[in-house]
Amino acid sequence: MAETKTAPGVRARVRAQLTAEIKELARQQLRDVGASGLSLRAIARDLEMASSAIYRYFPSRDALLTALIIDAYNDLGAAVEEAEAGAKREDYHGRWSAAADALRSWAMAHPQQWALIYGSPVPGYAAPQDTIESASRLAVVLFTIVGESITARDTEAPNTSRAIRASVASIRELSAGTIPDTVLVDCLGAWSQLIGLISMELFGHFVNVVDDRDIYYAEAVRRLGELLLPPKS
Amino acid sequence: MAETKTAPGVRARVRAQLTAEIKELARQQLRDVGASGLSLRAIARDLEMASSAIYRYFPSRDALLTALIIDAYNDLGAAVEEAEAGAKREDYHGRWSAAADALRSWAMAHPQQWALIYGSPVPGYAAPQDTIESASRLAVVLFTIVGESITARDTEAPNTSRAIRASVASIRELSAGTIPDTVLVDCLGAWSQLIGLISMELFGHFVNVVDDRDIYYAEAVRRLGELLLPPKS
DNA sequence: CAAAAGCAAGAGCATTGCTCTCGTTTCTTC
DNA sequence: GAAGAAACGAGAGCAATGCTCTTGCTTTTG
Repeated sequence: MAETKTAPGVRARVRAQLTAEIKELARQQLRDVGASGLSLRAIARDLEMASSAIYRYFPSRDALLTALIIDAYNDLGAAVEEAEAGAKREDYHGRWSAAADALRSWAMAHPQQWALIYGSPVPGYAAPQDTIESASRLAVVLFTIVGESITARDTEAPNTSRAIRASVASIRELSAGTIPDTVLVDCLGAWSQLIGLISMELFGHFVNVVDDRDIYYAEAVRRLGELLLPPKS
Repeated sequence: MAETKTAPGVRARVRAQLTAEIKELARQQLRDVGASGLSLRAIARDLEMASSAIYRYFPSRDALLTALIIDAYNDLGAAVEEAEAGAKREDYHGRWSAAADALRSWAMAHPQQWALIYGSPVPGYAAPQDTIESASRLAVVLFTIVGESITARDTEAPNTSRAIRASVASIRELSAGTIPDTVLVDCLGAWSQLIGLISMELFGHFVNVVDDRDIYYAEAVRRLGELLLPPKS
């Protein structure tokens, strides 16, 4: 008898541990030399193991990167979810800026991981299916705020053309159909604008353009909120 | 006598020629294997010259990439400028969508070059000073349209807070001060949204989200135009 | 307890960016 | 026009990378 749950096994545990250590060292390298400089051999050296042993844990460099991408999506998603949950449910503007601010804060704190998920796809293309669930967490938060604010107010949906309606059919499901198409279009725009603003700032496109980026971002977020949400009570 | 202008020199000419060929092959590799897979040695092989000879033309791989980045900025800038110039001067909405459409068209036709300039910075950071002039061409077009539409209409500028005004001081110069701060903030947002929309589409974030991206983009551009420009006559 | 599966190490291969040296060709200056 | 300087191309070489294969060892499984 002795160990009740050898089923999960001591081996599985040390494996999980080592996998985590590898990822942690990889994140550290990401900070220091960026994604393009990430080296499996360097990780192996830090771990004092043979370079070939790494391949027991990640079949390729791209696989490691993919794992880091998923972690980054989840980390970001959790940060935004938590911040948004801290605002009063009926304060839609507060929820909106809490989420948007958390988004930017996370990006500033983890620029390389932001680049990993919102920069150019490193391998070839094709986001693995594993990433999509983690990736959608951010969008779910943003769209949910708008969706709930819509059901809370009583506004009739202005009509949109059949073609536009069809073009956003997929995303309508994600929002459970509570958001009229016209607002949905604005939502997608706002979402893209947030990602765009942060990427532009992080990737250096705002140098000599926007001076105080904290203030500018806050103002941009405020305006998007006014566009998407019912007027403040 | 013979060659009149040995001053520019046969050597300079063949050098320019070879430099162009290297860049062309590099662009081809960009298309095939992406920026991360760009190999100086492969270019040398295609050119049937020693790999070390390439370094007479570009001191490093990053230098080649930088040259490609500048070319991409200029190519994109020229495409947008030309498209915008094709619209009637007083048709601001027409100019706006012409520019925005040209932007996306160029991106779809040159996805890897788009990734080069709007994706994650490949080397470390620090856009070389050389790039900023080429990089600003797009922004100049967009901001000029809005600026001219403002001077054409007679609207008083709503006030903005001192802090917000200061945060966009740099960009105000670029627009020669014709755009009131409140519109300037919207301009920056619209600019970021366009870059964001195209990047999200190109980098795969709209898979299973936006179905007909042509139509959606056109609609987003239309709404941005309505926000920024005076109502259609 | 024995077979099977997981694991670590080492050697090795192909490839890369980049440097150095050495003749050769072109340009410049007298 | 000839001598000196600068630019050039080629080859060898270095350090580093991702990844594979084989060879023993350990944990798990039946």
